[in-house]
Amino acid sequence: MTSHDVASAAGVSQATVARTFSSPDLVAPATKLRVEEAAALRAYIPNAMARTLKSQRSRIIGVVVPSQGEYYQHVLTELTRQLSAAGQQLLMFTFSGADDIDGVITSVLSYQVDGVMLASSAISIQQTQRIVSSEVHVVSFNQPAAAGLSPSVVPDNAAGMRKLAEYLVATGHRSVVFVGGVATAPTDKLRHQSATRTLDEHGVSSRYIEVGAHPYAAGLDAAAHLVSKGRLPDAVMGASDEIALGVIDGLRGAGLSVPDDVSVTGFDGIPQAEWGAYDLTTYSQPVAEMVRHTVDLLAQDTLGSDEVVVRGTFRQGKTVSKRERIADA
Amino acid sequence: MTSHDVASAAGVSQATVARTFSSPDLVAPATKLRVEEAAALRAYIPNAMARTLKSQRSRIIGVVVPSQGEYYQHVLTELTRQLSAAGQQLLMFTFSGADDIDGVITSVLSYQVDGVMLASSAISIQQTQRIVSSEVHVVSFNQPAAAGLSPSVVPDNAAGMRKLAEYLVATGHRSVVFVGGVATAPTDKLRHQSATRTLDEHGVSSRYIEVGAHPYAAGLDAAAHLVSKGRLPDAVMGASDEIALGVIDGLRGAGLSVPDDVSVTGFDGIPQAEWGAYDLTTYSQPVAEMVRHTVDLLAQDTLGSDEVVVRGTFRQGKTVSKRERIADA
DNA sequence: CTGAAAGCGCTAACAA
DNA sequence: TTGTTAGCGCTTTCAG
Repeated sequence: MTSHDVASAAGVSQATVARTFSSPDLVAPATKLRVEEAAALRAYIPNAMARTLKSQRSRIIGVVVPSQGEYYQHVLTELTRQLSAAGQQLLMFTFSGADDIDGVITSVLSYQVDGVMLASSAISIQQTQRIVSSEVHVVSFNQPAAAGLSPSVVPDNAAGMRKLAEYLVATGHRSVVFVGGVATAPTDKLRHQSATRTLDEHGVSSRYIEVGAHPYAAGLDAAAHLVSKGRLPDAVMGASDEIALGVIDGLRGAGLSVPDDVSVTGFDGIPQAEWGAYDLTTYSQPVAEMVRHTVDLLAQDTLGSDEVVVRGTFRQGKTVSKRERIADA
Repeated sequence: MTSHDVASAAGVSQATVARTFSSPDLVAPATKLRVEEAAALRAYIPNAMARTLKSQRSRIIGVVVPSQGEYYQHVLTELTRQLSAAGQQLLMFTFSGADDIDGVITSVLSYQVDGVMLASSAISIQQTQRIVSSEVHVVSFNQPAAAGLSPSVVPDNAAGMRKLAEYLVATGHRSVVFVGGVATAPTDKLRHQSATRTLDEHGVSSRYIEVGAHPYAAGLDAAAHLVSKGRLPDAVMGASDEIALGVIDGLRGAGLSVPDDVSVTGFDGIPQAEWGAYDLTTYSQPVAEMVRHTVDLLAQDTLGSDEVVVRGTFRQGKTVSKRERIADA
């Protein structure tokens, strides 16, 4: 069923049919009605591929995300919602560790996407450059843009971690372990540095440990590691909520109490962090707002390389408790 | 950058460039090499939209899922992985409650998808019929096919729920509340019926309650409802894991112990069910296997309307405990 | 093995 | 306001 078929049925030209669907205002009301009837009767739907080929706009946004982790699933839900409200579709590309990212990028580009949301630090500068060179709009999500090649939308990692660290200091914690995801990831690095610096400033000692790529499992492993070594900190800061939840389950599984024996904080504000079993103290990213900025940026004619930093909110849960000291310093 | 540009650079015809990428075997090795070099130099990537228009195959699978719930996120991750291994892409469409599903279907079809995975019971028979009529392959996932219109891939809901109910009976439970999601959904109905029937057969009383559409919140509400009424059952069966997790958090939040005061079971086997804080007793769907069947069905030339029932596995967690009775009957 | 040519279904000048 | 026309970039006969 093509616009030609509908045209002959309605006794108009193919162009008129096309116009009724793409710019209805240019068609006389009576004609429009006749065309719409003929189209409805035949279940005609304009071919988006042909439209793309001619108009050079696909209304498709490509999304490249790691295949693991709760955080991005949360983001994808919101992104699909907002894109579809803006008449755009989401073409999804995931990859894990060893996957061929160059192949993924080739595939994204072959579909003539109107824009790409990049949500992984595993993508190199060269790879980002490939997309930018092909004149496709790119926005980095939840990570600083590679070498100022593209705009990015990020939470205020440093401010958030500082806030959490200060909270731990204020509640009397004196030794902290920071559990990271992948140290080479800029986001992880930023969060870690901010936490460490803040703790340092207040004379609180901190250590860094890192275990594996799957966040929840990494948290579990980190907890097991801490327990086995015997020297427990009085607080653990997770680089993300999912890591923190793993840490909590690991510690509790070993018979320890969170927060009585060890306090735990997260970062992101995923839905699970609010679940009753955890009620995690964390710093919530305003995902809806971040997605809105992303969608807006992608829709712009010309793209700068600004970094949009979106302020999150401190969430006081029940995974941090006051430490009372007999004598301090 | 088009195949024409590459062609003139390599001194061959446009057709030869096209062949080098779509059917390399038909091109002489030497020519192929020259073309590939010219293409690489110019970062040429074949236009998938043009290919689709001509060949009538987009290599895109449309996926229609509800925007809420952990279960489908889990499925989507697996689906993207398997599709991309098969050289196909996933175009995502979500909707929530009041959204215009007909519009969503129109949109899916406009993109000339090679197939559609339908994963929601909110889609009517007429709507499924629309897709089938347009000769696009449809597979219903995790729900019986609408009126035998399409094949479907489902877990053995009845067998799974029977197993769970029998387990509750065997561990001495005498009063059970089943918490449903949306009673009109075929999947929910099947699960509820199977549970109730099994309990009946063993003389165990059961009630049914249903609260809201968001699964976790529904579970919380159900727990609050039960606690406020004062008459607690000795077990709660959730229609899904996410509902069950909400129930657990609700009960525990009210100061009750799961499983000591009330046992809880789920259904699905989502990752969170295994998290240490819950360790839910449930029936796990073999999602990877179900997705594999779906991808296979979608790839078939002709589609029947078979229902593929995939056997899941009982997962013994720590949310059900033995009930000891002083005297029974 | 390679080239010429037609056309997939649509948009966008341009003419009428 | 509507029709005519020329492609968008590719696949696919059909010749050579």
